[in-house]
Amino acid sequence: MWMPELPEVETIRRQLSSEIVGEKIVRVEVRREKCFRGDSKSLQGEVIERISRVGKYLFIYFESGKGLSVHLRMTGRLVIGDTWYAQAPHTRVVVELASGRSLYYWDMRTFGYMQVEEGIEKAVRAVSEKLGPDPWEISESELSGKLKRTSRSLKDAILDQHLLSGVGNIYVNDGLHLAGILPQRRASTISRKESEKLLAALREVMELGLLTNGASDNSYVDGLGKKGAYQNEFRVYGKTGGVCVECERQLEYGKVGGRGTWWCRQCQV
DNA sequence: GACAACCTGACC
DNA sequence: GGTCAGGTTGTC
Repeated sequence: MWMPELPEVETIRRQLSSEIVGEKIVRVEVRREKCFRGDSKSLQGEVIERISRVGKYLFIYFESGKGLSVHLRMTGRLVIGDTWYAQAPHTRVVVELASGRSLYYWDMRTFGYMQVEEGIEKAVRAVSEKLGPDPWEISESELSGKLKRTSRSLKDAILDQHLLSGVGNIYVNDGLHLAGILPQRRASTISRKESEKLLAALREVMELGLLTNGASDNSYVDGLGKKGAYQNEFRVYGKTGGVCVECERQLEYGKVGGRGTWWCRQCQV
């Protein structure tokens, strides 16, 4: 099953999968305690078997049945091989591999983390049960039903990872614009037809995000340390004072659910 | 359901 | 000096 997802995290997953599966961990150096949960010494000798993703979480499976879960939060990076990170000021964890390369966890704001999982399968199941389905796992009738049952704004509801996982502030802004729906609409007022449009739009903008390796207008880089290009495709996100790509009207800016929100009052209803 | 908190840096 | 930042959790 082809399943693109939260484009930045999925991009990293794919790249790291082709780089580090089969690698053996030689040593783990923790430079900032709060970014590493569990016993780093216990990882010595583990062999990486595969990498999966649920929502915005990454899971590194070891052949032993143990593993690592990773959440990048706002500014986390997971980069293989780029030795610039060995000395970089915000490198928080260095996973040294038998090939001589290292996997670096870099995180300026230190909100993200790596966590040792004694049973990786169980950890993945727990997160899967906690989070909602992602835009490729949910049907439009299921999404429609969930939106009907909440009193929050539509944007707020989509960002709720327990309702729908994987969508963040960039893709919700752009997706709502592509769908032609206002972010501040009550989720319960969204018609069946509108939720159908919305789901298609979310998938479309996130597929473009995946195709371009993610958005790097801020601190994100991919698993090889390179920038993505989705920032060149933004429809409305971050375009304060800019104009709508459809009608050229000046875009609106405000806060919805405490987050920066951009929309076109001509094209979105 | 609104809002602060977690941190560090960039920009006005 | 103040505001804002791709996320999530915990508190009123």
